[in-house]
Amino acid sequence: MSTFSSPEEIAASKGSPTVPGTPGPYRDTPPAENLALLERMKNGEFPDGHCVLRAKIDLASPNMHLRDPYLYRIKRAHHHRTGDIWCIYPMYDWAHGQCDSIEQITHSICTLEFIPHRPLYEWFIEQLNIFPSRQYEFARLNLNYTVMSKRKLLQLVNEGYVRGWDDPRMPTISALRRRGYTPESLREFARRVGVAKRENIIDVGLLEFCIREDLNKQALRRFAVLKPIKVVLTNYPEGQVEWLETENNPEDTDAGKRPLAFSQELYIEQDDFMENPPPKYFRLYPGGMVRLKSAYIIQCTEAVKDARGNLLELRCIYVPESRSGADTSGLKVKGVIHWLSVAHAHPAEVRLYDRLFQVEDPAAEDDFKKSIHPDSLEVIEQAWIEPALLRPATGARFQFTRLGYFAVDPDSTADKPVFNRTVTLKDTWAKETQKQS
RNA sequence: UGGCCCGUGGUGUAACGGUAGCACAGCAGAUUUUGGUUCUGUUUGUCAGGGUUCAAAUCCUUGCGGGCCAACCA
Repeated sequence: MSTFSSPEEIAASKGSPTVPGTPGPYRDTPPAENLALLERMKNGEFPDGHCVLRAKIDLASPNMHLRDPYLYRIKRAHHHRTGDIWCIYPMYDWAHGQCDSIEQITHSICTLEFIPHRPLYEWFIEQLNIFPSRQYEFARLNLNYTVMSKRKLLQLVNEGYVRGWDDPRMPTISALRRRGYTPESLREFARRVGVAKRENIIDVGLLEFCIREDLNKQALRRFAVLKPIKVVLTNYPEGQVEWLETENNPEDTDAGKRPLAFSQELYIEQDDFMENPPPKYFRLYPGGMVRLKSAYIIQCTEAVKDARGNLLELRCIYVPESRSGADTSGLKVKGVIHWLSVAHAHPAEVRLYDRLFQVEDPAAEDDFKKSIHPDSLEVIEQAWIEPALLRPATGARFQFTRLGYFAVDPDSTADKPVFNRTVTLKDTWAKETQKQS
């Protein structure tokens, strides 16, 4: 068995972009002899990598892809149709144009890095005299704070940085769906982004805008408290339960209303109370008043703490004549917060996602994995939800009032639903506090 | 220092050679029982020089900047 040129020898004989290549010892092997060799390659008479078939084009071309490119190498890869009978495997450039041509593709669209491949794509089609498919190149859609390369995403999956291809932090379609993105929002996003030949990095803010725009119109509002503080209404009758009403979606009156249980003990969000509030904070603080949405106005009378100073619960009084829809109190409060009756709240798991990378363009880093965001996932094992959120359909999407949009994860069980946060609501207060600090 | 592709506000994308527009973001205000939504106003741009033309983001040219190309990868 003769020994052919090694990969290193072939690479060296191709020259460099500024230096023309030089012919190797087998360049002028007669076609009949090559055909016979190819047949033996195909039949498995040689070990993998023993030799290759190359096209004889132009070793001096300024386009490296035209310097006698490989057509077939020996590679015993299993094929889903033909199984193991062919021991050769075509190169992308050789197969690409023929696949397109067989399918009568007129416009074969790909990304910018294939521009220098186009002359080769066309050369093969001309030589073969087959249906003239044409290749057109456009810039890929890059998003900031993530990577789009399939090879890099594969590493994230294989090396366990994410749970899988549909981990809601991934920029894949399956992940975006699991996260709660609607098909319509993705199409709208693509429409707004447009297509051009210019390298780009699109702000994820645009993607988030598109899903908020869509879900704002559709998603039913529900109350959920992610990180609770207990509120005790000292002047509310112990054991009493009142059924109040709240709208399912203020953007859609057809969505109707639902009942909400109100009682002496409530949960509110930790973020909605501050002992020493900054200027312009209009949620709850000692002595301060807020409206419990669709319920009563309350005033904080005491923050109860343990011996070490940890906040245990809040004592508040409610204003009986301030009930929503029947408010005769004359009070004007700026803050409106969501709440849940402790006795009527159910537990749920909530998964909060942040960007997967800490830099805008991780692919530009020496090692993109070094810029992975360590806290891109926060799991709240016990959040509280209202009864209307029990046993939701997988994939169902809701707005948790004042918190954001959430989608039901397939990990949900009958006992405990699991929600993925798709995106937060726009939060101008968070922006304000950032500016203040 | 060979060849190819691309340069329009912060981002993305428009403009037969004829008023540089749209969206997101930002900023300011109004409304609001979600600091959401909605509404109003507003800041910011043709990479630079030369040429052609009555007229250049657009055509030519030089420079500058960015990207791609030398895998038995796709």
